[in-house]
Amino acid sequence: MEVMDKWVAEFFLRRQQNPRVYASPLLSALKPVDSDDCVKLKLTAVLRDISSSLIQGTVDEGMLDLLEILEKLLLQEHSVIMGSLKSAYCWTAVECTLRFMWPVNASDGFFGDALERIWRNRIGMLKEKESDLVTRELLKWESELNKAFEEPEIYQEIRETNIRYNAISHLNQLLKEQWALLGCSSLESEARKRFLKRKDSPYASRRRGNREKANDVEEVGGVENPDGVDKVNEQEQEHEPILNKGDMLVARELKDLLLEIQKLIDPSTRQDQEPDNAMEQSVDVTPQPDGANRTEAEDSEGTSSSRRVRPHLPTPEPLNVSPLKKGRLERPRPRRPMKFWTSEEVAALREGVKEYGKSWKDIKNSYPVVFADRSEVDLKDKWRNLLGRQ
DNA sequence: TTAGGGCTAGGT
DNA sequence: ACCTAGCCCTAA
Repeated sequence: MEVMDKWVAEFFLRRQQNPRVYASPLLSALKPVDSDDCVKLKLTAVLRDISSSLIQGTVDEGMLDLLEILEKLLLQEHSVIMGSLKSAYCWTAVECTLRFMWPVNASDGFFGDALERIWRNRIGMLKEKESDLVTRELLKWESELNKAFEEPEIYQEIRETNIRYNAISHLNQLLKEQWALLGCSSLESEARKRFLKRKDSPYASRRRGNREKANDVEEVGGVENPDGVDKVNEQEQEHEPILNKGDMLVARELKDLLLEIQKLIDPSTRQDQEPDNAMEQSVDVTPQPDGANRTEAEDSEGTSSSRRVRPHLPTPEPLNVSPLKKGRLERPRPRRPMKFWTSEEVAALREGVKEYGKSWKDIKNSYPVVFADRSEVDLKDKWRNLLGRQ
């Protein structure tokens, strides 16, 4: 396959405008993918298919296939198999079984067949391979489901559990993490490299008004900052304002171009919506924490109760009785000056997460120079930002 | 040591 | 007014 074909395919697969686009037909339209060097493209394809199925609301055995392929690809990359993949696999497997639990009695339908096919054959194979997907959680479900076949009470109980919700939540989480790990597409990183070479290009001064939503982190990749960080950068280190602007610009222009192409291919495509958001909303069933409202409510409650008339006593002077409490009485530490993340740091973080998962300490230790002035907590916070805050 | 809520500066 | 990235605090 031509390098450009590969890049364009990869780039296209990241567009979420049309949920009905699946990776396999697109890839088969191109020449067969040569085995090496294509892991990133393959990963993109698998993630895209998982994402598409999820948008369609399909959580079936095809999804299990995809998750198994994903595991294989990650192993090829020597990446850690993260908890999100294990959980997603487990809950998807349970959900697939649950689909055959619609009759009131276990023996009436195809529950037995499903147990055989999914748990004894498919997961049996995983066990033989000693796959990481076989977790304690999965084994627990296996024994529960086997019991359910014999005992009607357990069968009923499982039937009434909202498995699907869990499956979808974990699959969403998995997608977020994997897209964040992939970073920007080859086409975009190449574009960025070239853009850097001609820093003085007139493009660098062009700006756009629209902001991309958080989800675009996965698509535009290395764009960690909104444009307009010039002030910081004048004084600060190599935060590459031009790189980011250029990156976004190139990505946006490509996006526009692809929209044009897509309109030609599929006239039904609605252009005026924010497709990325639409997709997130339609699929993401994760409950929103709603933190702001809650604290506000608490606050107002607090103030209203504190407005009650009560005897007013002067605030007592703090007594330095316990050395343990000393810390609290001291002036709060001044905030560290804000320092934006460089693309080098982000790249190191991605590599680190691939290798160690969420062991921030290990990641920091394995890139002592890059992360010299970042704490483990900083790494954790940055990763959370890359995922797009929950 | 990590996860997660909350805060703040700086930007739109 | 609202959003985001980065930083802080605290519980487990």
